[in-house]
Amino acid sequence: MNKTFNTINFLLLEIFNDIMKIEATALKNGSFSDISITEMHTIEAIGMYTQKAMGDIAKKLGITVGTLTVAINNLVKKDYVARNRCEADRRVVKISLTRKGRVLFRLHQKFHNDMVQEVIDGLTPEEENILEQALAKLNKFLVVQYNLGN
Amino acid sequence: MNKTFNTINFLLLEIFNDIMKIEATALKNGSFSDISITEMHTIEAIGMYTQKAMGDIAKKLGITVGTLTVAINNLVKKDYVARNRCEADRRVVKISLTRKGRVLFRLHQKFHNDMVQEVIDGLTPEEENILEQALAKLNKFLVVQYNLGN
DNA sequence: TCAAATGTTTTGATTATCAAAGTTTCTTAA
DNA sequence: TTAAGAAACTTTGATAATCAAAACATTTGA
Repeated sequence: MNKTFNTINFLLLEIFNDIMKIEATALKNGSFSDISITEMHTIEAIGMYTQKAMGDIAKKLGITVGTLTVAINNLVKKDYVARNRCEADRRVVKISLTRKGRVLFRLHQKFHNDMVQEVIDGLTPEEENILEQALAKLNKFLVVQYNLGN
Repeated sequence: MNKTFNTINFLLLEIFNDIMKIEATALKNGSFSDISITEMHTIEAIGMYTQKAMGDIAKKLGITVGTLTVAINNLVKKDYVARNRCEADRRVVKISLTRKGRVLFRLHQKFHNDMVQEVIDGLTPEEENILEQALAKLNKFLVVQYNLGN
């Protein structure tokens, strides 16, 4: 149980809590104050360019389709998201972002980008690479160990 | 906007979501299935050894004291947490973990430790160091940028 | 002593969530 | 070709987490 171990453990926890708080306040005080952090995650899962089926989004978010239906109802009402029946298979509902939804998506993406940029600034390209490798390993481990695949 | 940048951005997000899911399932399937992830965070904020005032815990968690009161009511009912009036200042309520609460606290701590240990095991000492540096930087950035100090 | 400040609880409303039941559409097997 | 079952989604009813505002209890300071 060495020092690095404890530090990494501690940092992960701190960062976790930080980001949660920041995202929540950023949204509450910004120009999109009608959007909760959960709704932001839904918008993130829908993505900019593709139309996605309800089931796919729910799986990605790790919630039931029923829960998602309610969430999408509200996002449609607030004009962030559009619902369209799929013509090829009419059971399927295709979800996409509206213009307003895409504006919000980009804004939130910028928040993420600024954060990452700040981390990377000051790393040498080599270190940058190593960080990427380390994170990839961490992610892979989590996915394999805990069956999170797709 | 280079490739490494995007990958790191993506990985951070994935890891974030992974850990959320893992914690939720770990609790649901473990021997403490009457505890939600939110309740676990509350127990974490109370901590093993000290008695804490409601206001302090609420601040640490970033929720209102009213919300916390409700949460503590339930945790007391389930015998994870004890409430005690402070004798020195009788407005203050001192919160602490019960024996059962401390068992859960340690169990959850072990879960965290195991996770981090697994991750570190797969890294070279060099990678380990870089990861630590990067996380420290990220944490510092968040705290400074968003006034999260205590 | 009493008004303001502090710490907490209560209340009423909203949002996120699930499980289970229901609807519509597609697929398959007799 | 059609009836049964499967798949994709929505609706419903229940519970948990949250907030803001009001209420309550205690302490502090003028």
